Amino acid sequence: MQVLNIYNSLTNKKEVFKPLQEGYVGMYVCGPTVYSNVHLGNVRTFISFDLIYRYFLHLGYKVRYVRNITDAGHLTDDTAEDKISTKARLEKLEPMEIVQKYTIDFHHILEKFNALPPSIEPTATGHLIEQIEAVQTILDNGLAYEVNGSVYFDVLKYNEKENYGILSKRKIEESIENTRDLDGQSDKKNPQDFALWKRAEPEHIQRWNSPWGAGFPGWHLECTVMSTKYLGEQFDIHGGGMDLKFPHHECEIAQAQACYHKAPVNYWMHGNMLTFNGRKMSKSTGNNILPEEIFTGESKFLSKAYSAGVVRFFMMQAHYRSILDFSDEAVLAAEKGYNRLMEAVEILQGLEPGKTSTYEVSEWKEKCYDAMNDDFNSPVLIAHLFEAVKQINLMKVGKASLADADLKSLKETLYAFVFDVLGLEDKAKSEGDSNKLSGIVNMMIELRNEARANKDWALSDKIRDDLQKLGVQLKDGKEGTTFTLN
RNA sequence: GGCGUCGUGGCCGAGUGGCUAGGCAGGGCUCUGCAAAAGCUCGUACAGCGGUUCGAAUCCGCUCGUCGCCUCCA
Repeated sequence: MQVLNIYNSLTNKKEVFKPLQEGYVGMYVCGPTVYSNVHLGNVRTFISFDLIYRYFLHLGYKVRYVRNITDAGHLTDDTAEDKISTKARLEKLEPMEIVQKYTIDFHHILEKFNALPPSIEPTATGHLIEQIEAVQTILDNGLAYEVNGSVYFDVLKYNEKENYGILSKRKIEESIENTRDLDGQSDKKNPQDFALWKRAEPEHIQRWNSPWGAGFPGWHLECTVMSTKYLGEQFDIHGGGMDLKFPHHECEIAQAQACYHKAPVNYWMHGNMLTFNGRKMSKSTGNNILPEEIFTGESKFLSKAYSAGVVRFFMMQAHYRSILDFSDEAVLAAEKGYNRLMEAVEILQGLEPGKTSTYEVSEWKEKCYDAMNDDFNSPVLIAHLFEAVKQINLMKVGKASLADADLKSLKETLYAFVFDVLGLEDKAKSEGDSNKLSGIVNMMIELRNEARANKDWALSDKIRDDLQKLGVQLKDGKEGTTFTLN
């Protein structure tokens, strides 16, 4: 078995993956704040970590995958109301109605993208007691202070003994110099301090009682508390989007160190951003697209609808640590490749073994694993899968063959990577009335063959072209005519 | 302004000190009644300028540009 290498954001290097406990992986990924529909950028991060989760499972690890739901609103600055409250006010709903609505949307969309659910999906509001305890612990350890019912983490004091900036590679002195002017109303001793607990103003709906009065938890705290609760004070992998590296993950490290006096995470992993038509996706500028709009094709940015599988494949064609740009043109190209891959998978099912093998399957298989073992390099894996596609097509036309054992190995490996690891769905499976449809199309193929036998080209071409318009493509081969659905 | 990232052929996107992925699009050929599909085949790219080296797209420096973070964000 080859060695799995993971790029660790903490060291900025690829490192051999060694789990704390042989055979087990503890992985925490920062989930969404459920205050509106998930956008495609969010989805990319979760699909990236779904690939990682799936590969661990494929390798036989027992994985505990924890991904939180942030359902407590967090302030965007010192004065404004939080996102969930804002949304609640706008939609005239209870905050928890907002939370429920968009949690359901989140699950629904991820299911469409064939992302496996995490093992545990804890919510921030479900762990208030633990968060209050953590605040108290940090206070007791002298690394936080209370002001007017709020509790702040004392970053400068923490930095005397620990390294605030260990993950983001920021120097605290520089951040002090470069801090923008705040409104002066802040209770913080220093601008880089962050809230562990915030006093709730009277109009703030989401509020809980605490030793410091009614309030709500700071944003960074929930992840520290929930990851510790379900994975322990030290665990293997913590993931999230690149934009969470600072301050969120930096603060998580500081909080965990302040509570338990040890580094919480062995491997930090950060997925890169998805841009849209060359720019950052942003709800505020309108440069964004909702998954639902992709499935229906109802968007001024798209020429047609795309299936979730195609979009997933498109994302897998880029490495998770690279910025990926989503555009109609790029996805259109991916769709064609996706179809070719899936068609080959189907063809492979009906292939018979030959006497000898003209292709080195074991070598190919090893290359596939090498790719994934190199920091989950799905684009290179896919390149190798297309090598198999080529061989499959050659076998189909009788220009290549595989002996029984090799054919079996090719099937096993290809199915494992396509379905289990990449999580691409079997198209035939998702087509509902496929039996009826194929019966009808096969009847049309017979009629066309009769017309062709009679050299009635006008009729045979009409059948072919009309079917094409309906998205049914006929393929004439040596063994007869087959069809695919576009 | 600070920190970081990246700059690859028409497009998307890997990779890496010498053997130069892959997908899409395009040209040619085979197959075909014509097509499509499939197969074969052709495009020799790594921002610019210096340097290190027998040899760099790959390492170093500078310049230009991109994007991101520095404030809620996957």
